[in-house]
Amino acid sequence: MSVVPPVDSGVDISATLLAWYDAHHRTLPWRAAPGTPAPAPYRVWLSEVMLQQTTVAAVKAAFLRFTTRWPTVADLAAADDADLMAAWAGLGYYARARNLLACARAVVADHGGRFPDTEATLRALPGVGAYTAAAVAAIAFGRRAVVVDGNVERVVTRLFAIEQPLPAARPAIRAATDIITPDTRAGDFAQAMMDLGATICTPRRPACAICPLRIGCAAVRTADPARFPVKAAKTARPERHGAIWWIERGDAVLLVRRPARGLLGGMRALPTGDWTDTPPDDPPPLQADWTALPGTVTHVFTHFRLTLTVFRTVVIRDIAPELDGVWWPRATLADAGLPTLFAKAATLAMESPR
DNA sequence: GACCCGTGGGA
DNA sequence: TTCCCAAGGGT
Repeated sequence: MSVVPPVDSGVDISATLLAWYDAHHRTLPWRAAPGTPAPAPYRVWLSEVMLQQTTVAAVKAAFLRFTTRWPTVADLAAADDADLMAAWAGLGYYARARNLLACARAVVADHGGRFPDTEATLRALPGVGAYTAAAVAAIAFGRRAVVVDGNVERVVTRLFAIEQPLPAARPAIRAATDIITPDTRAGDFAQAMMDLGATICTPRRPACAICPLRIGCAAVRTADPARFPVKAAKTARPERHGAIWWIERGDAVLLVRRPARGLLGGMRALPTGDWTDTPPDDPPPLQADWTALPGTVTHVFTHFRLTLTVFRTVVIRDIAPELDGVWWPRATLADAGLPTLFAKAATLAMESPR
């Protein structure tokens, strides 16, 4: 694939951007200042996985929490599965947490506890895709790698005024990024592109007037730079309904573990039935005097919207073993590591009058 | 390529 | 309220 820079301005894009980065880079817990030694590969990798589809603001606290509790990849590899999943609760995309653990254990078992230092070898690790492999190779190991994330897609489609819609435009975007990626400081260049995308070349109302790359940018010469990247039309989000079962016994509530794969896989949860396109009529998990609580719990996932009714009951008998659950003290439910959906349901259950 | 997979914040 | 968006990866 060949891509021709659209504006022959005589400006060296990477040199201009790196100079801007040296003066205006963001300070972040996982990042080293330009000109200082690179952070440990473990910290670069951990931050990159956390940042997948997740905001910088949300990752900051999680990164500090994880690195305090598990300072090295060996510490993380030795972590208890349930502890790690609970620590990840609230961050979403829980397959990342499962792969995080699998990756740490692979680094210890297959690489002597040291991260491999090439893009191809990194790419073979669980949870490490094209983006993360390139980012770690460039940022942690100083390799030249073509790093393309959502920020880079936006900056590059504007810089080159790429009209082709996503996702079909990805090969062209990658080729264009390759052209402007420098042979040295590729890690700083990648982070500079992300900082530019996060602070100036933003999705809406980009600050073109103060952009260091405006001289070489094709989109800024058009009526509406913000229309890049062009995206394919998306479909409507379907609606689903279901029931949640709140089962009390003494000072405790019954929690179960969700199946390892799939939605909210491997996480602690409240018992729930099927989620279907119409309100279900599921039988409760046990015969009891159930109360349907007033109100509902709504939660929006990537690809559907869920509305749940919470049913509450109190039992005397220990039914936890037969339901494959545990009795968790209600007073410490915040420590159970429940995904947000179940935390919402728990709040409704505990605040509903009896 | 299409689809699945969370969450919180901002416009 | 609704929609969009955020340092993607796996299947």
